[in-house]
This record gives sequence, structure tokens and C-alpha cells, in this order.
Amino acid sequence: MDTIHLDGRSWSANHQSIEDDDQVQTIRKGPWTEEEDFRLIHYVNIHGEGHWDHLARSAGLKRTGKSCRFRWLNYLRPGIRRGNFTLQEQLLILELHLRWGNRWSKIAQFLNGRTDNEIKNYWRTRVQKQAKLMKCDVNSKQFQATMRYVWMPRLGEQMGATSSCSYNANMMDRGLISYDHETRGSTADDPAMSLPEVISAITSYEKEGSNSQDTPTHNILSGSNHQSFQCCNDCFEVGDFLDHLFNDTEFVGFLQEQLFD
DNA sequence: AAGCCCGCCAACCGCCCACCA
DNA sequence: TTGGTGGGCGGTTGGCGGGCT
Repeated sequence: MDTIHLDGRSWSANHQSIEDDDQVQTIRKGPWTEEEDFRLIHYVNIHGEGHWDHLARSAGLKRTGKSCRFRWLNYLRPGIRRGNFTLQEQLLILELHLRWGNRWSKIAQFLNGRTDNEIKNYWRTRVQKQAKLMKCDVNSKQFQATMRYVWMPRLGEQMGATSSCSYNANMMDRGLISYDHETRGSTADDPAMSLPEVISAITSYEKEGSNSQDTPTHNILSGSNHQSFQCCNDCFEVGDFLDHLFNDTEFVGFLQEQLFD
């Protein structure tokens, strides 16, 4: 019988049922115990991955092959990183999701040590929550525009110049972006709304709509490079400015009507 | 202190595809 | 060609814990 020593504890790893006197293999569900984890780690270390149904039986685990595979790939496999996502990782997830949608495993390939399940959970708990707050669909162009022009610039700013450069270089290296992050302009095949389109919508809104002096869209455009905006006597960076705009339900409604319906 | 609510996340489920006999 | 099997993937669920009343 082999003995595994890990975290100051020892586990026997005989490849028999956890309950030897139980002849009927009832399938266990729910959280994995430490002993189950050690059995799985031990077996995979010796025999390698794959053939999960056979592995489950041979390792004496009362689990389905799928359950063993899931546990190994998402929690026990060496190199798994856990904990909060860094700003760079969050930005990468937003960027890649705009590109590929719910292709979690594909997205996970670009985040070293992160699993598709973890990214999926992040998306559903954090990002979809924001969509719910905005009362729009997470896949709508409106929400994608918010991601691209509000959150991503904000994350970029938070990351600071150094990490932003490394993020851009990383993305460029991978061939994932081809547009200029300084202006956030989109490429011709980019389905999301480009910054010029947003500006055009804002301008149109100014012409057609609200004459109120206290709306966020009053007196907004200044300069020609669209990098900063004057609004209500305050100067906004593009991210903050659009954040401001998207908090204006009147503007959001107009934008939706003009561009997305 | 107790009950309730809600967010997070580990884990399961079902579908689909690739491979092989 | 077809049926069985294993594995991959996205969607969903349920339990736990922390915060709030």
C-alpha cells in the first residue's frame, strides 16, 4: 500500500473502495473529501490523465469519470491559479468575450492557470450582474458598448501605464487586437459600436433632444481628438464620460432607439 | 441573537463531437 | 455506415457564508 504525505497529513492510497465492505458502488455526489482528492492525485500522478471512468473505478473512487475529470482539471491539476482575478485578467476576459462570446475554454487558454469554469463563474456573477443592473441583455450591443467604452478603459487606467503596455503588447503578440487602444476605435469587421458612432449618436442627441441645461449631454463636445469631454462644467476622460452618459437613462434610451433596435 | 437574503463558487447535468470497432 | 464510448463544453443548480435587518 502506498502512503501519500501532503500538507503534513498522510493518506493510504490502496486502490480499493473507500468503504471496503460496501460491495455496491453507489455514486457519490457533492463536495470532494480530502481523501478523495489524495486518491485522485495519487492515481493520476502514477497513471496519467484520461480514461476517467476506468480511472474512477481503479482508484477506488465512488465518483463518475466526469466528476473525476472535472475535479482534476479545475482544482487538483498542477499550475491552477485561484483567488481574485487581476485587473489584467479582467480586461483580458472582457476583450476575449467581445471577440468569442461564451467560449470559456477558448478564453481560458489565454489566462494561464485559470479554468474555464472559473472564468464562467466570474462572468455570470460579476458581468451579468452589471447587465442586470442596466436592465439590458448581456449580449446586446448596448452592453457591449458599455464594456468596451466604460469598463475596459477604466480597467486600463487602473492597471497603470506599465501594465497597460504589457497588456497591449501581450494582446498584439497573440494577434487578438488590431485597433488602436488609445482611441478605442474599432475595425471594420468589429460588430460593436465604434467611438465615432457613439460621438455621432451624442451629437445627434444634442441636435434632436433635450434642451435641458442639466443633462449630462449638455455642452459636451470639446476638441477634435475625442479624448476628453466637457460636461456640466466638468472635464471627463472618455471612460468616465461615457460612464456618466450611460447613467443617464434618457440618453441610454435614445441610444438604444437610434442604434440598436 | 436570529432569521432572511443574496452573492459566490464548486459541482453536476445534458448535449455534442470525435474516435473506434 | 452505424452504434457505443469517452471526453469536452456550456448551462444550471445548490450549498455555504457573509451581510443586513
